[in-house]
Amino acid sequence: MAAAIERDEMLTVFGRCTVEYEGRAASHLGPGDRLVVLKPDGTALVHTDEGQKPVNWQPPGCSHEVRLADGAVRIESRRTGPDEELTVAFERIEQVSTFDVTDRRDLSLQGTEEDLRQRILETPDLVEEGFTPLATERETPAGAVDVYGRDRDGRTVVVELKRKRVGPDAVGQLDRYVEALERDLHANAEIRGILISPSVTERARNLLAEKGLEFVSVGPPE
Amino acid sequence: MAAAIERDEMLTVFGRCTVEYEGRAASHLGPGDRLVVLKPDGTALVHTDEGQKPVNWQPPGCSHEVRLADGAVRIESRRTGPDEELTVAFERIEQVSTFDVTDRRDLSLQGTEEDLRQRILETPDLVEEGFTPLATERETPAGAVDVYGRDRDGRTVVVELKRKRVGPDAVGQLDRYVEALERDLHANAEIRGILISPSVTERARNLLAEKGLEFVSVGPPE
DNA sequence: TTGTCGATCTCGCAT
DNA sequence: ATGCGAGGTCGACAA
Repeated sequence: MAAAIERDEMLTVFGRCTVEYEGRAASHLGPGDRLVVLKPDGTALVHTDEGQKPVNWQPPGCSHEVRLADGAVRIESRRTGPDEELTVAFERIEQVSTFDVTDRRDLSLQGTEEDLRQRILETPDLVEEGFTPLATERETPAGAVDVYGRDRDGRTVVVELKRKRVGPDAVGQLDRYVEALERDLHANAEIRGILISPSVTERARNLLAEKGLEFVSVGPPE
Repeated sequence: MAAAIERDEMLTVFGRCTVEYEGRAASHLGPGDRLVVLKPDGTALVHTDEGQKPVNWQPPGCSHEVRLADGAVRIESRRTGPDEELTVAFERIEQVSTFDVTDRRDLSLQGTEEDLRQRILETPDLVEEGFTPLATERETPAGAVDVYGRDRDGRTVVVELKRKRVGPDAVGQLDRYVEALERDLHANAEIRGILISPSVTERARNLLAEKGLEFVSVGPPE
């Protein structure tokens, strides 16, 4: 096992173990059968038989160590900044495998917020007739605005994009940008804020109304 | 492999494969060496040599199918509501392992927001001298308030808790609760909003000032 | 390093 | 099923 880590191989260990973690938080996990994966980039994963997320883990950049104490295997994975330590103590090991892996990680993904932005820029009328995009990621004191532009009457428009149905948080985000711009441009001219997503929840709709913001239903292409 | 899935065992497959996904979004991943994990609860994970998150996945509740097409193994994992499908097509398999797993998933975790709440309830003076908690998770039209109480002068106080340093989003959250309560109680009496976390970012601090909200630095115990 | 925000977020809980 | 918020969120990108 230690040799496999040394060789920068991927290592999987299955067996009965306990897990301790201390770092940004702290946790204890009693004995059980789990799959442990150590990656050459310093990632550690502890998976139970349920759930998509590991029950315990360590992020990339950690250094893994395998020790033998009282005839039992312990895996210790550490990092600094923030200081964190994960310890997996096996009482029984069913299987160990190692793989020599190199992967060109060329995932192509569609249906993202970026795709929605492209769609809006190609067809600005989806926002409303006469809308003219002027910039994306335009900086404000409150953060970057997804799409910044003008309506047919020359009024400034702030557009916030979300790829899926949104709740109150997205409205808060849009509101921050609008308020920051009103402050920044100290323009008395009203700035319009438009939320674009497939749909909104009831609370989000109410919040939009309270804040005087607008909603247009558009989703990512396809 | 199919038999292992039938028996509700955990299955790991390592080999060279391509991956297609279509559902909430859609993705394509070219050939490469990956570790595929199929869990008895219907979770599928595709891990490369890097990163803590799987490059592709399927959530719990999916049904896995293993097919042989042109002498090549294909794993298909489907679910409905939303409809999603993940396909892993192997061109070479290095190793297959199965495990019979049952795990009582009894993780104990410290350092959470809940721990911070307990700390505040035990020592309300950490908020400020004379603060009296009246309720947790108090409902408002904008959602549940973490801690709801009164200050020494009898003014209503809304407390929002965060276990770590926070940004603008947490301020927006607190502001929504305060505004909802002011509306709900249609009280002319001002309602105080206090954000409690170890620290805040600059923008968050500015937002707090703009909204007339307050900040107190407290973190989870230890 | 820190800040900010998207994510096929996941997960748990309540309605 | 949907809504809402926490998370050791992770990951990417910018300052």
